[in-house]
Amino acid sequence: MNKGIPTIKKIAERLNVSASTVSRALNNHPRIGLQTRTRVQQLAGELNYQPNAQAVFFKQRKTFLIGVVVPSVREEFFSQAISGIEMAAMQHNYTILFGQSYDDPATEKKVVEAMRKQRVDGLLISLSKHTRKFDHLHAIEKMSIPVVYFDRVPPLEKANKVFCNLHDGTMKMMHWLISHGYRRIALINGPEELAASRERLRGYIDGLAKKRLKADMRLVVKTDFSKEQTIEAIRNLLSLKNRPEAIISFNDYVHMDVVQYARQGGIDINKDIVFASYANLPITAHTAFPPLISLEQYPYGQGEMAMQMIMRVLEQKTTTETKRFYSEELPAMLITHAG
Amino acid sequence: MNKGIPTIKKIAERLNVSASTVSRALNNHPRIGLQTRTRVQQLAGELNYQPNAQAVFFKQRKTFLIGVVVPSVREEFFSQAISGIEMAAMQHNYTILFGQSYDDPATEKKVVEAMRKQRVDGLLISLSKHTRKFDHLHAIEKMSIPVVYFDRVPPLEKANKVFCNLHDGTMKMMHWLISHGYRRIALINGPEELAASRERLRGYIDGLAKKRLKADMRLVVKTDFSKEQTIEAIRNLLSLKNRPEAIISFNDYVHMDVVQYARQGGIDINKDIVFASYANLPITAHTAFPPLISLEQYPYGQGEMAMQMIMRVLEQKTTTETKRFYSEELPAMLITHAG
DNA sequence: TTGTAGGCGTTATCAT
DNA sequence: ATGATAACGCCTACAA
Repeated sequence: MNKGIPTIKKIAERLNVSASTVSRALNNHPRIGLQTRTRVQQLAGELNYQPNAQAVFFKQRKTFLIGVVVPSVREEFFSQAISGIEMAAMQHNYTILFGQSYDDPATEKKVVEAMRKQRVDGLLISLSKHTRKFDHLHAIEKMSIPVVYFDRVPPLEKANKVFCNLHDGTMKMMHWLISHGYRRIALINGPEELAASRERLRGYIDGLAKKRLKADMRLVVKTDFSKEQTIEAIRNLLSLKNRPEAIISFNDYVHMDVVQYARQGGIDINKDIVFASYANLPITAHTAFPPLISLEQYPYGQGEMAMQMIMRVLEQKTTTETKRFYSEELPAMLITHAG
Repeated sequence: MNKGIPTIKKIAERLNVSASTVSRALNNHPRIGLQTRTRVQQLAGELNYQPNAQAVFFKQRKTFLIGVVVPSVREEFFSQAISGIEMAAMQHNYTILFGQSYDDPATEKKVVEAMRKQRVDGLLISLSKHTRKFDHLHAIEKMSIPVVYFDRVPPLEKANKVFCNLHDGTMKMMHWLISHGYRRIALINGPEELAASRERLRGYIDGLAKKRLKADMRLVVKTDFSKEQTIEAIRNLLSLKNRPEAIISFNDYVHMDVVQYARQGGIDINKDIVFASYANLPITAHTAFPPLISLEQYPYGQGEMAMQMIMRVLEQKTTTETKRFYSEELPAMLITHAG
């Protein structure tokens, strides 16, 4: 009992031709009679025939699936990135297999394994904030499934990546702050596992150094993005004898928690202390206390680029077998909402 | 050249047993020697073997894929719903095939066709705001692929649905507003295609009627959720000779645009006019002017339930062939942020 | 306990 | 221009 799902065979039967003829007709193969072609295509249309992707896979070794793994779509950055990915994917007739790591390495591994089982043609991933081991990703690459990392990229040389230049971006941020008279600048950084955290710190220190200022490491604190740790971080900063004049948050979500706490402490946001952040998410336009300056991170663009990059990798694979790796670094753009 | 991807055959070869033996060993079939089983499982582990889901499909007629289509993940409502779906899916070993309609019926159709081609085991969908025709959804059901609608459900009797009781919810909202002394209550409603819009309107009118008040239809305006139309709607309301005392927005995103405009017009939010909304999204806690009251819509819960519902449908299908439809209506819960 | 064979839907190859 | 056949990876009834 086949539930009447139309297949090439069924069409062939009804038309008294062979399955291969139907296949050729549907694929607009040159060697097929015009009349047969039309007859087949018409019936296929009537039956609402859709080729079975699983069966096609056997012949073509292609699923037309791209796996996408992000920490959490609830972050506007990633939901925008996904739109960029999806748009580009559609243009290439790819569909998206979706999974979230919830910033947990074990879940990330589980999700990646599922994608491997589904034999995705490629994988786009933004790493969880605590991913240190990459076995799951090596395993998928060993299956000749290419991986492109975006935004949260690994500290690996041999990897395809799309990311923002956060070192230069942070330097620009520091430049702006210092030249506007702020000296005691604090940084609420993220977990050390993230390259993005290390880049921010480098930019912070280099930014100070460029102006011949020395970093006061009491002004550099950390959060794992949980509200608790973020509040602990800002609490520490505000309780310093010598309070910071400016505070840079790791991203807009950290920033929101930070200013909420600061408000409760009676701080006049962007007056008593100025606040800076990363990502420049649209939602900040509606928030109570947007950061005064923010570094654009092009979520849509990164997603689009990642997808295009993997398409390039997939094409290349058919021709040469010597692997080369792509890397795309987006320029730093500072957004100021200052008067 | 098979790129060394491990298959049952390869394992069988290396172990000098037959493919079926390997299959049985991996599936913990009872009729298999303990020693053979361990040998097979160990080698499979070493090779990091993952069964090919496409091949499994042929035998089991199951892809273990669930299609999920939403208007846009950029709305926090849908990104939360997806997390609920994904969590429940993982528990059942399903993976998510993801697509956005961007609130465009043509795109929705295209995405649904792609899912059909991939032979998803089931489809979860929240309709685009302008979907009137359901051919694409009937087509997928004809393939015995069950569909569960959530939140944005169609006006069809014979359909599986998960949704909120917005009629009662709106009545509760009206009750609260009226009993707090507000009489001239405006409603910024959504497109008529959405059942959710019609339910809101019914609740609005019934809510007034219950207090023996008559609806003034000049207070009921519409938006398609674009910023332009929303601003036009609020502009109209504010320019009425007899300005509303309370304004209900279709959802939190409409609300944000509404209060932004109202602020520019010098309105003191929730003082001069009180604002109400639907969804109660977490992000509103960080916004400049959250609604005074909001109706919870359980995004995570709806997603979870939709997934569980489709699991129930899938199980049922194997036993009886008489279709029955499930419907789950979540109770209305009003959230007040009033003192 | 293990092996053999057939089939799922499609397409490439070879034959007609 | 069309048909027959084999093959892809896995599972299972049947055979040994």
